[in-house]
Amino acid sequence: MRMGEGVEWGLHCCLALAWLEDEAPVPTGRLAALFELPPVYLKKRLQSLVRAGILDSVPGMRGGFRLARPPAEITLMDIVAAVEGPDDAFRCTEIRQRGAGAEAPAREFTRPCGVATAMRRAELAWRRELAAQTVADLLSVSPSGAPGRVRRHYERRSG
Amino acid sequence: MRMGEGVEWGLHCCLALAWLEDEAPVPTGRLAALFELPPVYLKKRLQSLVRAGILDSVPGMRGGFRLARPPAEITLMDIVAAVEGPDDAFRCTEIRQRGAGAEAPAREFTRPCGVATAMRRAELAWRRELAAQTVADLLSVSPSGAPGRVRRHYERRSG
DNA sequence: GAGACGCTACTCGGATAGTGTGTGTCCGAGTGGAGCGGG
DNA sequence: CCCGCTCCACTCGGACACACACTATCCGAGTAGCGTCTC
Repeated sequence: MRMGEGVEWGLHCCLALAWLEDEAPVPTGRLAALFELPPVYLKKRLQSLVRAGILDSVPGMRGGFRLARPPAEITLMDIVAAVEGPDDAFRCTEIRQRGAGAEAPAREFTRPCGVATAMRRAELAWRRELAAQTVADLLSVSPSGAPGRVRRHYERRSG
Repeated sequence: MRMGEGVEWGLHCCLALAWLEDEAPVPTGRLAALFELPPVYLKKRLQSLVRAGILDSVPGMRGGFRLARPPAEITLMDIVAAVEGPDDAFRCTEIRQRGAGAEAPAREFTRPCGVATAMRRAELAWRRELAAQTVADLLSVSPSGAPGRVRRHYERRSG
């Protein structure tokens, strides 16, 4: 099981957007320069965040992205779900009903699969932990010098 | 983020092996027939469980697989880690040190990345929940008729 | 008749192809500003 | 000099190739049982 790198990018970009806390939208190129990421592909990932309502996008010149909500109202779960998709990691294909299970009475399968339930329980714990952390929490634990440095780096390139 | 189907197979197979609780090893073909799974590919997955020390494999005729430990000592975490690999789902590539971060003093990076820490926290909750559940727990929540049915199905094919 | 040898059938184990989901890129739609012309 | 129009540069949005990992498979190594040959 592996998580796409777009999750890391999305998290750091949301954090950077919170640091910049600018009214003006931040274009993809500038955001990519902050982390030396491939600009076009980063844009594709940010589009996922827009579709999820986490970012607002402004088209046209002087356009770009900005946070759609205050950092305290953006959970890590929101970002992960937006980038990786809403599907559960563990997918139950009901193999219990195949083979030997085909001979079982149908009422036995009205209850959900015990294996799937156990896996789902663990995944819910993961989701709950992600939902309990917001971008604002990331702000509070970030190094004190980071926001100013990002802002300087950003304004330098904006000329 | 998606989890391979081998995890579901591994879990159900361990459960079936616990149901059969047989001294004689169970060959791949019989195990695959219990769930109508592709036998050869299932065998490849079971090999992962053998490498992890969850199953014992007996080569040669009358060979097969059997649980290496009592069901109560096999956690779901063991099985998931064996099939999916030990790597964390979220991989921190330290993009905080690139771009704007390159200008930061090195001592700022002695502390781990806050984003990675938050993600790791959630993943640890997931792992903890998986480690708290054992195959024995799955046995206790399974339908009462399932073990006997699997055993009958198995012995029927074994002639 | 008993024992030992060899053969065969059947199993795990690792190396080998096909396919689907990311990964990375490109071009089109839309917008704000600057330059130019007219009043 | 001021206003409006036109053109252009720059941005997001969705459609298009490429790569790696998962899926699926085949052949080789090893073992238990059985038949046969010999004593």
